[in-house]
Amino acid sequence: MHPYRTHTCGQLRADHVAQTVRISGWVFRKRDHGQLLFIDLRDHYGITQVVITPDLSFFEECQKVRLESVLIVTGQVVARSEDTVNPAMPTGRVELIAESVTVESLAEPLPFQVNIEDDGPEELRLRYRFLDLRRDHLHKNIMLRAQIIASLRRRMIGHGFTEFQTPILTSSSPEGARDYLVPSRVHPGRFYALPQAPQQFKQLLMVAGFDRYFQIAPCFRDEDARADRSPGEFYQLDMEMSYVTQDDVFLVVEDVIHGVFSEFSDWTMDGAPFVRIPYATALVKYGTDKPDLRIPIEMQDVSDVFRQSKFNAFRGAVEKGGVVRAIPVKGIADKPRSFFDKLGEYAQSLGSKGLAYLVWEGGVVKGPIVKFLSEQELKDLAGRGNMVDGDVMFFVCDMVGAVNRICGDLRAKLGRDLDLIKPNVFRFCWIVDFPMFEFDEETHSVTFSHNPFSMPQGGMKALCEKDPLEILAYQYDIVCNGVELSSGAIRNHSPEAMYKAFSIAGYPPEEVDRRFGGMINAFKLGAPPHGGIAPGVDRMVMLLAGETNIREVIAFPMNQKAQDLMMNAPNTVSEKQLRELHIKLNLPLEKKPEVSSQASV
RNA sequence: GGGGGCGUAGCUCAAUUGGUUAGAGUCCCAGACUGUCGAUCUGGUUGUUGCGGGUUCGAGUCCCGUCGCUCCCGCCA
Repeated sequence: MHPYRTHTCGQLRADHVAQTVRISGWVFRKRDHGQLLFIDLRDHYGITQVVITPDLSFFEECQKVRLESVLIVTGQVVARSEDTVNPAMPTGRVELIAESVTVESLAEPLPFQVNIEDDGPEELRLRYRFLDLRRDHLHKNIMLRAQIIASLRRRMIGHGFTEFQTPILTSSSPEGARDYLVPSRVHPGRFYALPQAPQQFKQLLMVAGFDRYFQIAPCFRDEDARADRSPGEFYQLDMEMSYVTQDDVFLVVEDVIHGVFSEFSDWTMDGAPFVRIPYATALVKYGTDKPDLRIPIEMQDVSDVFRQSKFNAFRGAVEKGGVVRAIPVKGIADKPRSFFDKLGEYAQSLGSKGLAYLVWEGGVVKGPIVKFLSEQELKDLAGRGNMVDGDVMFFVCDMVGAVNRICGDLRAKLGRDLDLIKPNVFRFCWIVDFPMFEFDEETHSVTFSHNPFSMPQGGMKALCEKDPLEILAYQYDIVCNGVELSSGAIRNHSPEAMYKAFSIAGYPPEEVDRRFGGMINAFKLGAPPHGGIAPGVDRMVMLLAGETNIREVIAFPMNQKAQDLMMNAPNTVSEKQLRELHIKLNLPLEKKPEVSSQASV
């Protein structure tokens, strides 16, 4: 007999009755009746009830063993009597009558209970991550993640993609987020950078002629965390294709994403093709480039209506270049005054000067600003939002950037607070036609608004002839339920257009050569048109697992301050290690309360 | 770097307007119990109320500072 197990804890059924078997696992629960002891033994596969009777030599030892200790149990499988069957357990028709038990590993008292699925303090859960991972909920999330990744691989290979590995120790790229740096021992004063994405490598693989690349790629960015953004590292389904248009990329991604979402969820979801929303339209309608389409509110620009109106606050702002955005909401005219007041306060907390609104009720229009508006203006507004009795239209007025931010937030809040978010639905969309450049108010210069390697729509001609701020890029995002799953682009594979695009953003050719020499040289030796995208794996798993926090789908996440509390990373290193790397520390002065209290005494 | 929230037993939480010895469940420890499956019952241990200062006759509660966690903004080509 195998020293540890002949079966798993999830395996035994009525078929196994009368067999002598061996199982190993953790003590999940104990029910001690004095003259009879039940132990629920748990492993990765399930739970089996072990029965231990007092005539056995190990009975007392088993009574005392703490939860989460590891036991090896040998015994006979017996059918439970009808009245003791547990229909809630897959193994609930049988139980194992122990003949011998080995306590393989004794558990000390636990910092938190494994058999109760509450959220503990994150700090504790992260410090004892292996215990947290034993709990059913997290254990299942990590298994789901593995299955999703396997499915993604299968689907990509099915589409003719080849999986590659690209370097982890590479060079710092000057654009984008802060890099994680790794000092070189052999080259004093030089550093590797961990890749923020394998962007240049995947493009070089296209130049190398591999046609279709993919990778479940680790990406490293030294940026601060969010609920949907793990600090330090995350994974992308990175892909790139040669000789493709934007639509070709969409076709593959729609098939893979829709396929994997419908494989792992029974929620209803948009089928392919996903709706395509120009970036500029998304900002007006939803106030954001990652709209949650589950919320049935579409905003409108109504600046023109207020430009001539007697409502001076708005008219003046519009004359100074501001805009007025209308947020029409159906059927909430009966909300109490306090609802409108609170929402106004919320709008102010977002930086809005106020929150004007009109209420259509009993055949008339009411609200604090109605007296400033003519009948025709009210009619126009009603027409814009298809307002009928019971509807309300909110208005925000400011410069366009602030309006987008405030309205986007208000729309999401209205969706949440009014329970407008359709449940059990995945709504996908493409955001397309991102601007190639934007104007940086701080430096008063034109910069890349997204990816400098993207192909401008209109190519070289557009770069030469158009106002840079008018040029759109073949740059796209895929968004699901308000979560940005990924960005991608058709790349700029023409050296001339590349130099031109960089010169518009203020980079002379020498600098382009210095920074992106590897790639631009490759483009001078025969480069195929190519493009790709990189959906975030963690975020897909998060959506499919129904989690709102990305740490719930990562086995060993760092905390918000990019620390691994279990492995104690980052940590100091020895003098010897620093010497070998030619590194001298120049640390910031530490706050030392002892010193300051001494000083004050 | 900035803003919000939270911080009470190992864990989950309570504690009236600032009022007496800070409670309950769970875990843990001891005992009882032969059919439970979140076993049950009896008893017990567990506290610098994150830390420091202040106001007050009196602070878990109010104020200031600080630390930690978290959510958000900045940041994320």
